[in-house]
Amino acid sequence: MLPAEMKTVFNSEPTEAQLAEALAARGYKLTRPRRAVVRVLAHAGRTLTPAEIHAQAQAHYAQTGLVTVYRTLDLLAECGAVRKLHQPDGCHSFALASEGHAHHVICQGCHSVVEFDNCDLSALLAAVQRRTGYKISGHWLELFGLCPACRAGARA
Amino acid sequence: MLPAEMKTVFNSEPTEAQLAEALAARGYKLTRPRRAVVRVLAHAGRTLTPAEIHAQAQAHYAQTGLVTVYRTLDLLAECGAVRKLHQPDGCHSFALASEGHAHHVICQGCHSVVEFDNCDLSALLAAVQRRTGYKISGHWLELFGLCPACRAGARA
DNA sequence: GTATTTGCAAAATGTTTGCAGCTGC
DNA sequence: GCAGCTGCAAACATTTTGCAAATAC
Repeated sequence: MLPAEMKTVFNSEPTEAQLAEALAARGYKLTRPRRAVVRVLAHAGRTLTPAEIHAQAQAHYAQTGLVTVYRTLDLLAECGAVRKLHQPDGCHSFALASEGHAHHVICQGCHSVVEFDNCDLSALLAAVQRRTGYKISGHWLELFGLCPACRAGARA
Repeated sequence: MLPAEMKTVFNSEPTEAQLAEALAARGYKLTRPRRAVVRVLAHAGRTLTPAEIHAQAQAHYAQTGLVTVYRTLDLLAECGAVRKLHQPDGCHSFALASEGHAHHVICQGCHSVVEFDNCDLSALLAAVQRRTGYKISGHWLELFGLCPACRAGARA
């Protein structure tokens, strides 16, 4: 296996120029509410629900509406800047995602997220493909556990 | 890697005695609507939403209510007889599950499901654990693709 | 300047709860 | 017989839509 390459999910906003560019490439504009949503996710470093994002986004841009948060999340997901995560206790939360294919480890205690991108599943996929006859074209992998802080807390 | 062991999701209902036993072990009864839900999932061989299950369950037991379907799915999931699956196009469908830890491959064309249980992720998990400091306690893996029938159809 | 985006109110959707009567064991 | 289960109606939560005003570029 290749050495794991881990990336902490952004905890300072991704360059705004970069974001603007990604949006512009698809004909979208970088507006105040969109900036607010990205900033919230960037600072959070953990998964957030649309409602949580909405509440926090108002600190950045007071009149952000919940509807816009929903629309923005769809849009950012389409651009790959954000990813929807499915947790045992609810499948409607989001986290910032870096470019390219990657997965998340989510802390069950505080919902903090860390990305990892070395999902070497090729052997597994090949085996499943051979045995089932299905042509596998995608996969979803999420890991759950406890982050270092929560482990320490649990021990205390 | 161990040889892959594949199991087609039941397409005849699991022994009813077996089901009754699993329920009784937790103080639950095997009722008509519960039987209906399990039969529907067994015959479907594919993922179904609560609404779909409800509609089809009425063929087995006419007065099955949607509310009961929801309650039954929760209960069966708790017993491990059923698993909730999260697909790109909606995260609220269910499929029958055999005993023990297993994952599903889902066809994007017809939503048919096949289980597989040889998810050898130990190396991956160890690497992620080492690099992130997270204590990994669980994972979710789902594969997406096209089943043999849909591949043939797509080619036609 | 113009097409896109926004917030609001309202509608649609999906899920849960309260409760009196029914049913499995 | 009695606990557990059911269906219904109604409550609830969440997400989507329609539209006139506001905004980014």
